[in-house]
Parts: sequence; C-alpha cells; structure tokens
Amino acid sequence: MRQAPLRHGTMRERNLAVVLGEIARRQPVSRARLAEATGFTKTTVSSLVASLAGAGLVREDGPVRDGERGRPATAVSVNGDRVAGLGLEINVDYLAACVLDLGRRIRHRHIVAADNRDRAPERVIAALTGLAARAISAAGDQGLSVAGAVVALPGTLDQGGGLVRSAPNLGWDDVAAGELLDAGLPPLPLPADYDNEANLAALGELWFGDGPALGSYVHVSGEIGIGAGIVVDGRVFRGAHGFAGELGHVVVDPGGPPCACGGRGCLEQVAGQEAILRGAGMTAATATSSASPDGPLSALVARLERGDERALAAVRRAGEALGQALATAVNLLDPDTIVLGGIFSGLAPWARPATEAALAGGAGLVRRSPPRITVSRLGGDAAALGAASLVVERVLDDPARLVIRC
Amino acid sequence: MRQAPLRHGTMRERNLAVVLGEIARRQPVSRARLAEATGFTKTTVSSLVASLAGAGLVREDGPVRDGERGRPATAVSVNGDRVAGLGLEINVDYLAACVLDLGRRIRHRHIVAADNRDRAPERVIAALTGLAARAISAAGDQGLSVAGAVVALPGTLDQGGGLVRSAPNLGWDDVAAGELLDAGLPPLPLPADYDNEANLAALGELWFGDGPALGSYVHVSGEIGIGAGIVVDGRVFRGAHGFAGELGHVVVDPGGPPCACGGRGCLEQVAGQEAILRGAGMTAATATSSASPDGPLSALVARLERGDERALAAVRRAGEALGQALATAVNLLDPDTIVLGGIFSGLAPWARPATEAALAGGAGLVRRSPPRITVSRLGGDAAALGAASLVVERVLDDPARLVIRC
DNA sequence: TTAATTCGTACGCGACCTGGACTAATTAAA
DNA sequence: TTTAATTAGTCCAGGTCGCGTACGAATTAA
Repeated sequence: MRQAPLRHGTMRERNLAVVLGEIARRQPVSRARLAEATGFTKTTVSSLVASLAGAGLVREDGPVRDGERGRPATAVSVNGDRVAGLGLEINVDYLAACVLDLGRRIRHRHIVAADNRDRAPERVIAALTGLAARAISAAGDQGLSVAGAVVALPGTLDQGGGLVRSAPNLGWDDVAAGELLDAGLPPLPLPADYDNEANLAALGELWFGDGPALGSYVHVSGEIGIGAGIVVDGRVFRGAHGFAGELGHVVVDPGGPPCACGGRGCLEQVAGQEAILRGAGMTAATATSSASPDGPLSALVARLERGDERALAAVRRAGEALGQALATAVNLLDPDTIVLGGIFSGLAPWARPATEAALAGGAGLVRRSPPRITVSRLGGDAAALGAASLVVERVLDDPARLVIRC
Repeated sequence: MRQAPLRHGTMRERNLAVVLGEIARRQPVSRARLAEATGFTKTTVSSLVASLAGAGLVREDGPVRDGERGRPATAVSVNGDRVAGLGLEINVDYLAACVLDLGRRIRHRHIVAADNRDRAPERVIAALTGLAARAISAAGDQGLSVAGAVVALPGTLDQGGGLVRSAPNLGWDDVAAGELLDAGLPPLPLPADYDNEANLAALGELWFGDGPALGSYVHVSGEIGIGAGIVVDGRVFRGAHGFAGELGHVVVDPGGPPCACGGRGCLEQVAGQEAILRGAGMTAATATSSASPDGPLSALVARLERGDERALAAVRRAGEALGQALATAVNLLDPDTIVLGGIFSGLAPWARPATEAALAGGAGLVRRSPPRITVSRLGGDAAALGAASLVVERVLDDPARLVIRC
C-alpha cells in the first residue's frame, strides 16, 4: 500500500485525531490522564486540546474534585453542543433523516413514508433534500452546525460514491444520485458521501447496538432483498468495487428457483421477504389487505405469535437457508459475530434456532466454535443512523479539517 | 481504528518508507524525480536517501546522461546486493526454502521431498531449520545478509503467529511451531513470522505472477485440501482470527457426502484432490503405483491428455463445483480477479471452462461482469516465494528498523 | 564563450514535540 | 494553622526534521 508523505502539518493533524479519539473513549478525562494514555507530554496534550477546544469539538467541564490529593484536574470531554452529522436514507418505502451530535446523541430524527418504487429519481431526491434542509435547521435551532452528510441508498454504488449502478427495488439504473444531491444540499464543511444501505446499517449497529464489542462482524440487513454489511476492525469491507457482501445471492439450493441474477436457489429466493410470505401462504394482496399498519411483516409476525404452522415452517425454512449462507460467509470472512438486522431482527424469535443449527453444522472444522449471533435492536432507519454516525466518526477521525475552518 | 501518536521519529520512519517505496517503483530514478513524485523538497529527499544508502538498502548508480540538457542526474536504485529475505515452507510432502534479495530476485531456492504426514513436529522443524541455515549461508556467500524469515504452514494458525491450531494433513494439533522455529533459527534483525500457506501462496502470486495488476483477488490454492488466499489492496485479508478464506468448506451440494468439518457437500469433498482421483477411477494405490514421479496428479494429467473420459468428467465436475463456490466468494468478497493455483493450475486446461460457466451463472446480477480468471504460473513452492516476498515487502514498508541497526 | 537548464547541497527558518522547571490547587500530617 | 506531599497544568529552552531559498556543479544550446 502506497503511504503518504508525512510533514509537520500532517503530524499535527494525526495527533489531534489521536487526542480527540482518546477523549471520546474516556469521556471526562484530564489532560494529565491523556498524556499518560497517549504518551505525549503534558505540554503537547495541552496544545492539542486547546486547538480542539478552539474548534468547538472539545469542552472543559471545570475542575473535578476526585478525593485524591493534589491539584484537582479539569475534565475535558467531547463537546456535543456544537458540531453534528447528518444521515440521510432513501429506501423503497420511506425516506429518513437523522442528526447526531458529536456525542452520538440523536438530536433530530424524521422518517417519512413514501412509495419510491419507480418514482423519478429527481423527485425522490428533491423530497430528501427537503428533509435534509429541515434537519439542518432543526440542528441549528439547537446550536449545532452540521459538519457533513452521508446518504444511504438501497442499491449498488460506484466505488467513488455518487453513481447508483443499479437499485432494482427502486427501479434505478445508472442514476447520478451524488450530483443531484450535491446540487440540492446546502454546502457543508465536509463533502457529502454515499454508500450502500446495508453497509451503513452495519455501521449503525457498531455505534448503537452492541458497539465495538462486536469486533468484526457480518450484519444481515434484509428488507425486500437480502444484503450484508461486513465490518472488520470498525471499517466496512467493500471489496474491489464496493459490491462485497451480496449475501442475497449466495446459492443455498443449487436446484432451486431461478433468480433475477441468473443463478438458481439464491438465498433471496428462499429467505427474502416475498419468499417467506409466499411460503406462509400470504400473497402480497393478503398481506397488504390486512390491517397491519407496518406493512406485510407485522401481519406475518401476528400469525407467528398465533402459532400458525405454515408461517412457522416458512420462517424456519428461511432461517435455515440463512444459516447455510452464513456458514459460507463465516468460512470466507471469519467474523466474530453475526448480527441479524432488517426483517430478520423481527423474525429472530422464530428463525434463529434454525439459523444457529445450520450455522453450527456448516462452519465447524476450522473455527472451533461458530460466531456469536446477535439480534439488532435498531429500527428501520438503522442505515440513516449509521450514515450520521459515519459523519461523526469522520470528524473524530480527522478533526483537522474542522479545526482549520472554525 | 485507534491511531498511533506521531512524533518526529515516526515521521522520519514513514518518510524513509515513502522514498524507498518510490525508488522501488521507479527503479533507476534521480533525487529530483523523487522530490517531484513525493512532494518532498530536494533537500529532504537527499537526506532520506542518504540514510537509506547508509543502511545498504539503496545504491547510487552513477551519473546518467539522458540527452536532456542540464546537469545529469545520479540514478538511485534499490540495492539488491546487501539485504535479503528468507521464505520457508512446510508442506505435506516437501520442505522448501527460498532467499530473495531486495530486488525480489531469487538468490537461492531449495525444495526437499519429505513425507511429513504424522512425523513429529520437532523432527519436521529440525529439518526445516537445517534448510534455513543452509539458505542463510548461501545468502552470505553472495554478500547478502538475511533481514528476516517468514514460514508458511499448511494449517490454521493462531492470529498472533506461532501456534498451529490444526493442520489436519500433517496431523498436527496445537503445535507451538513458532517457539520451536524461533529456537532453531539464528537471530535475525526482524522477528520471524508465520502464516498460512494459502495466504502466502496468494502473496507469491502478487509478486511473481501478474503482479499488482491483479488488484484485489482470490487465489485458490488446493493441494489435498482447498484453501484460498484473499488479497485486497496488496494485503492479505485474514478475518477476525486469521481463518478467512476457507473456500474448501463452502457447501456446493447440500445433500452431498459428509465432510470432516461437520457439513455436507463441502467443496473439498467434491473438488479436492482425493475426490477428483476417486471420480477418475484412480484409487490412491493406482495413483502412487503409477510411475509418475510428481505424485498422483501427473498420472491424472496423463490420462486427461490421453482423453480419458472418466478423468475428464471428474475434472469437469470439480471445476464446476469450484465455480459454484467461487461465485459465492465473488458475491461476498467482490474481487477483481480469481487466480487458480495449487492443483487447479495444472488442471486448468480441462477444468476452467466448467469453472467459468458456473461462475458466470452464479454471480451475475450485482457485478455486471464476473471477475477475470487467471492461472498461476508458480510452482509448488509458491508459498515459500510468497513468504520470502513478505520479508522483502516488510523491509521496503518499514526500512527504519534496518536503518537503525546497520 | 555565454546563456539556459537541471541536479544536488548548504544554511537558515519554522513547525512541533520533548523535558525540566515552575506555579497552582488540593489533601495529609504535624 | 502551618507545612509537606502530591497532582495538574503552563512556560520556556532545546532538539528534530521538513521547507525554502540560494548557490555551486555539470551539462546542452546558441
């Protein structure tokens, strides 16, 4: 890997990030403690903290009387009241926006139901930029300035960002979503960025679920299709072109039904939302005609709770197929943990035993124990949360860009 | 990811690596050109080059008269005559050692046939350290000093390095190979390191095959078992515990024969060397009794060349199964290229069409085109080459460790 | 021979971390 | 209440290292 030349300025930038990261990790912490933790001298820490405080990223909490003898320390912590990140999400049946302050507290959260299937990209994006504008002004009302935005899209993106190669569920092909959004969003200190919904939902899990304790993990995020976000050491694994993690097209039944991707028996054909509903004897019509406000899925859950045998069998079958696919993923990716998100978090009580059994059967030899399985507690806008988190993480990872400005 | 504090010394270390890397990339190159390429001033480049030259890593080639007007440049290039890397390999039926100079030229290469199945680890390692000692003295005879060693082992290793969790084909379980080797190898400037044979063979491909043009790739390295080395941006992807890339246990036939890993229809059971031989009607006895010196595989190849229908069908079936498994790997890992190594490089003429067909059928939707397929041209000691390359790469990546010493 | 051009080095400057001395604020002991 | 001990944070001199400009060296073109 080609390394970048280092000069004094870069050194300072990195060290700002080091200290800010340590502050975030230890929250109220004295300069002296920071000096110990980082190995810098107290002088250096003071200078770095002063720069960070000047940018409003860090705040002095006043002296702390901790009972120890000696001069009391002045605690330093991340300033959650000045800088924020904006997360946006376009999905098949809703739009979402979410503002997170630097302490990763949710300051604004707005989900709008909207049927975006086959709607013109321009109109969808216009609606989203409207949401974004409201979010930014809501942030401003709380004294927060939005440092940047990340947008979650339900499709495969071009590596660089803005170009949506194909979002089958939206009916989009080669849509320059990045350009449209850049034009519609107000200018922000950090450039806007775009990523796959599955990847960002996975990151959401990192910051709002079990956190860094997850280690390396695969986050399954199925809605209509089935995707997976692969996170290794806190970073999303994207592969060479950003298409990694297409769990939905892992073959679990070589003789199974044909899939739009050209294969047969892809996981999506067996464990996708439509397949489950079909298996449970619920046509799309049955499902939508039911009085459930949250879509066809809650109707299914209702049947499961009632003990409907057909529904239970369909979900068990889906769980088993998911476990088979995950066994493959475990053999290839070796994660610590599997996180069940998307529809599978809601179906976990019924699907999980089958998933675990299939997983244990298929990934045994090499690793002595299969990975832990966790169920996501995040709601539908996990990707928007993850997107906003990513902005926050970027600021914490490279605060220099804001230090110069502010 | 936690970043390390940066001080002046670290800055210098990195910049040494930057300049050395640029020199390696542009081979005979003037200080002025280096200054342009890196963005450093000429002064800084001169200083860094002087340090590198002092350690014997870099050499002045004398003035170059290039026809341009102005003072002629003095070309600087990597000094291949002072520092070398040692690669070692333990495999089921041979031991190998290989010395590479900093220019990645092979200076010594030695393969010894040895049946290491169920031989005591101590004896195998004693034989290997003997090979290593001979390699180091051969290097010394050429004026080279060996900077470090990397050892390739055919099994799953503990993340940290030395501990072999399980090497089923050797019959090893929880063998502290690292400690045994550290005791037997002479002390070298860089600490010895250990890695899976599949990972190192994949790296060998990077430096001796099609090179960095491969981008991100999956290198299939089947001998008895089937493994894969995953390389992304020039680095091996190891997963959370170093067990990533277990392609051999991807399920390609859910109802297929049981595997030692607990699953059914693992790729290894369908496309492993034994399965192919069995499918071709060659018992282990037939194969070994045949007069082929290079093991059962060349007997198989002989039959294939003769047009033996049973052999052809078995290899086609294996190729197809491999393609199915690779389709899954492509969906999850999104590589640029697939490299067929191990037994599959020899069988490629017969297996490849089936592999390509299965791959194209199973990984279509998301990526518009399946990845390129390449056949490795490296021999059996690919892993030893990769291991030695890794030492060289470490020196080039962080020359500071040698600059201080020498 | 002179001008133009390019290469590499010398020397002073500035950025930034280091280290020890110093001041500040508190607790424990006298 | 005073004094010693302890801990926090700042100040200032010092060192490392990259930057920039100037300059000498070596060559080609005029």
